[in-house]
Amino acid sequence: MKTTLRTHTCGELNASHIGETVTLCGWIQKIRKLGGMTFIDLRDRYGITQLAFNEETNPELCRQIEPFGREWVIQVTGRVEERYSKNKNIPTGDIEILSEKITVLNESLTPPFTIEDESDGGDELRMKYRYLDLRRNPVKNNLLFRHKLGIAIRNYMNNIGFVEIETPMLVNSTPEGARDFVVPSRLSHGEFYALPQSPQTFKQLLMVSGFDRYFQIVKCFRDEDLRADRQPEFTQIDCEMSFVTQEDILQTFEGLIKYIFKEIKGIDIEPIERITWHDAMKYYGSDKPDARFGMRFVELNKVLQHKDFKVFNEAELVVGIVAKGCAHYSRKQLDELTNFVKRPQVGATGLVYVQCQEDGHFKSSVDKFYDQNDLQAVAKECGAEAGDLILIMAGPRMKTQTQLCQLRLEMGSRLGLRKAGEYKLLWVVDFPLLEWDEETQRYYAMHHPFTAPKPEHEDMLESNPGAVNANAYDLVINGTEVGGGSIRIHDKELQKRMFKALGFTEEEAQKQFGFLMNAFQYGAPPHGGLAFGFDRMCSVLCDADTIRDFIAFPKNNAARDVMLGAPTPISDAQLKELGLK
RNA sequence: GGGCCGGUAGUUCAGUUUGGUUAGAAUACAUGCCUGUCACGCAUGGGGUCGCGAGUUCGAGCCUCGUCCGGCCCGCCA
Repeated sequence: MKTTLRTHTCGELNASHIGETVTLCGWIQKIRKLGGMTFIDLRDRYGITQLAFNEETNPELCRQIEPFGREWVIQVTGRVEERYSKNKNIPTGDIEILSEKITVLNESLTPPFTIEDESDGGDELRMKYRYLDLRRNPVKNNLLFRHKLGIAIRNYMNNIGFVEIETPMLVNSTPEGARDFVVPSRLSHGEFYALPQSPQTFKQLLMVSGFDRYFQIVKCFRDEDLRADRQPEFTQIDCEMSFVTQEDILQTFEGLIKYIFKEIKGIDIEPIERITWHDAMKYYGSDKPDARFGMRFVELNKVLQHKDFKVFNEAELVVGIVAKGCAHYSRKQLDELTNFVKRPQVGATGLVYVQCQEDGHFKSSVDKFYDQNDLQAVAKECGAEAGDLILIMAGPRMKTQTQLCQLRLEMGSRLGLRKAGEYKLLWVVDFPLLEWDEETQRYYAMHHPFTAPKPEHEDMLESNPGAVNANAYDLVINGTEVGGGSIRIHDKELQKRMFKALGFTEEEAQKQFGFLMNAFQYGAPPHGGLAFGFDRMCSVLCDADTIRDFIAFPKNNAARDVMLGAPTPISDAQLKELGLK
């Protein structure tokens, strides 16, 4: 790291350098004045080195550093000395620089928050001064982690023959999927480009072109509301392969994931378990189950729909989970859980519990309707033992599954079952091809309109579209959807039928996706692929809750860049030029 | 579009339940002392439109209404 201005970095000097004269550059982390003795911690990307100043031996230098403050940028030359009192906590703790010459490269205002691992600054302030925040180790290390992960992925993909190809950022808007970010055209007034939600169609065209193994680490844009794990611009590891079946794709990318865990985390992962979408919904109430813990759903319709309890009898689904060892929960704790599911975010009307007491008795919130034998049957069905707590919800199937899923995750968290550092990976397979939307009274593609139906279900595309499964799959890690993909339609006729099932007229389909269907007339190979969320992959591997920590300059909740102040109005002249005024 | 939480010193927060004298703490900053610190220590000091607006009241950081900003979530995200 030697340059004209420095001989070493602030992280590399140790006892072996004692006696050498060195020049360092960096930021002042901290100044400690002890009267005749002054110490400065000098920081750069690589670490911290202590500079020592002695009033007796070098009074002029001590006078020079008098006005120095935090975050000033200085260049220092001096001799590497062994310390009187060593600091075991840092790699450079055995030595210090007995300074001889100091140059101020730049002064600094006092930063609005402390540049330390545990900063005193809140999120908002740190975002506004993100360039200062990035000086802090935790954030800096996240970006270094991201870099390392990116390099590992590129290496692996290159080694197995994948070619990285860039695709355009100015594309056209399509009605399907997420809202588009649009860019007005100056040369064609009244017309707009869209920023890509993903390079989906381009990678399929690249398959037609014969690049049978393509990938790209690429920015994608979606104009939807944000979350801790959703940013309007985010990065995908976008991949596509030709002459493959679903099995080839799952195997290929299981290899990549295995390599990443080994290379980055030093973990040998088990072969990735597969679960059908149907089973994921049935047992976890979610298409992205956190499988670090069991607490699987047990359907209780048969066991509970024979008494006078209307709520259960009229429900499409009665379903429960077992919280191990929670029979002792107090009234207050049970009320808390009830309130949890009644919150508008969950939206349940109530929660039924059965306590399997140590003495073999059962106590429940529905004792009025069910006797000990009934409750014993429930416990047996659920596999609950003495000391366990059974939590039961009822209602419309999908809604109830989703609600119980949230309760399951809540219980998992309360019981410490969602352990950091433990990774449970799942391939969720056999997604439905289409999803019915009540509001618009039509089917939507669950994945996207280019996803191939399972060949054995193709016949039902017209007769029973809702029952058709797709050759589509998601990779789920600890309850986070980290990636997903599908085998694509490569046949023009099948693609036409798909558009028809989605309610497109032939003209609409031709207008929007004609380029793709035209391309399919020139020898499209069978192909498929997937895309991983790069930001999410970083956060999941680091057990972080938010992807923002892994993005150098992220947007806030309202999709604003608080540092830039973006978005901003533009001038009338610009609007005019774009034909918007 | 909706739900919940927050906004008080440069910063992080307490104070709001029960309205009442001069709004506190820590840290940062400044000054002085200190020759082995590394979360240095000690002393002193400056620093506040209590997000903004309206209302209730003799009196509002505290109560009411509105509004803006931030965070988490639901909807949304093929």
